[in-house]
Amino acid sequence: MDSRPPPPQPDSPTAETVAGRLLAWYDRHRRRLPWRAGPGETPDPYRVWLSEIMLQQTTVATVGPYFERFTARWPTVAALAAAPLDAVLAEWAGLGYYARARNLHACARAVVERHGGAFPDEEAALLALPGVGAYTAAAVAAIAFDRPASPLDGNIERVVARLFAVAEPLPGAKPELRRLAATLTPSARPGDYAQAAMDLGATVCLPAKPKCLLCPLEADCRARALGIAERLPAKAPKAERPTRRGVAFLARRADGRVLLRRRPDKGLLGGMAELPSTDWRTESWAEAEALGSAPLPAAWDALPGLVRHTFTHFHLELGVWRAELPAATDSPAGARWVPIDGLAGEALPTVMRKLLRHGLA
DNA sequence: AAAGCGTGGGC
DNA sequence: TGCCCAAGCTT
Repeated sequence: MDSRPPPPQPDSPTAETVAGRLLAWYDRHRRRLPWRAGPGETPDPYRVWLSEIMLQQTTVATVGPYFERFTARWPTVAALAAAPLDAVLAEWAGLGYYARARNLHACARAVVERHGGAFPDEEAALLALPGVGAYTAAAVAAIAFDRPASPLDGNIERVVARLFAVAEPLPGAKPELRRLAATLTPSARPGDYAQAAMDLGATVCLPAKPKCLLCPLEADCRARALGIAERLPAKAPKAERPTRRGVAFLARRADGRVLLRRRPDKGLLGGMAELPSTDWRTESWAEAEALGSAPLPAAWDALPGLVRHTFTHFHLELGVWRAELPAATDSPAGARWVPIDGLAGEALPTVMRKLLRHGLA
């Protein structure tokens, strides 16, 4: 038993001190982001919601151009609701997690149908919308409507875990972090407070190398006092990623078109365009076996090299087989011939663009 | 309730 | 290079 007195530690942070320091910091360091209202401006709930959906598991830098294109093309939720789903998917292509785009479209239509085109200002009503979970409902309520909601995203999880030195690993610690985060949320300026907490996590309370010397909460932070800030929050170990393999078929017609299909609406890359391919499985494919998955009979030519791509839960290695077909070739059921110079406007996810680049080079 | 679901950048 | 990470949601 160690009888030495424990090192000095800050008292448990209080809502008043933390919120006050964070808001004062935010007033000096507020970032100008395309979806963020300036000081004194009224936020547009549509833009707040759109940005929050895009920012799910996605960096600010990646979202920027997508947000600009979406709001230029669809300036209001009613405009987005009136768009065909495939146009939304094509505009979303490359951003990933495509269920977000399908839910985005469904949500826009729900806001028009259930709420007359105006986003609800209550967390519970927001939570009932497609693609809106606990985080997004709280974030929109706070940021768009200045309601005293307490969003908990990865940034705030990290800030709170360090502030209170919560050692339990995620995701198990989440209920406790949510409880602690709620105790900090002020009744004054809750929207600015939420953005301040997220900005702090994004720019100061960084995962690997927190800039504690720049942090307005350094004096309140128990993990800092204990010298363990860099190691919090703890996380459960991740499952390993298996490798799956397949063969993709690039059918090129003499009139400069290639054959694309639409993927099923649910599951991986749901609703997006694809090159026809074999299944993606652990075992590699013998040539004769892969040929059975070709979309049409042709003189298929195996191109050198492989296209590699990594998804959230598996690595993928695809061979590319190419065939040249006469301009009069009909498209097989469920597929269509798309002009090569029109591919930019298609709902092609990144892995499919890699295949096309490989096969058309 | 654990697993499925994308992508690009940083180290 | 391989792993980690990013303003999570759905089933």
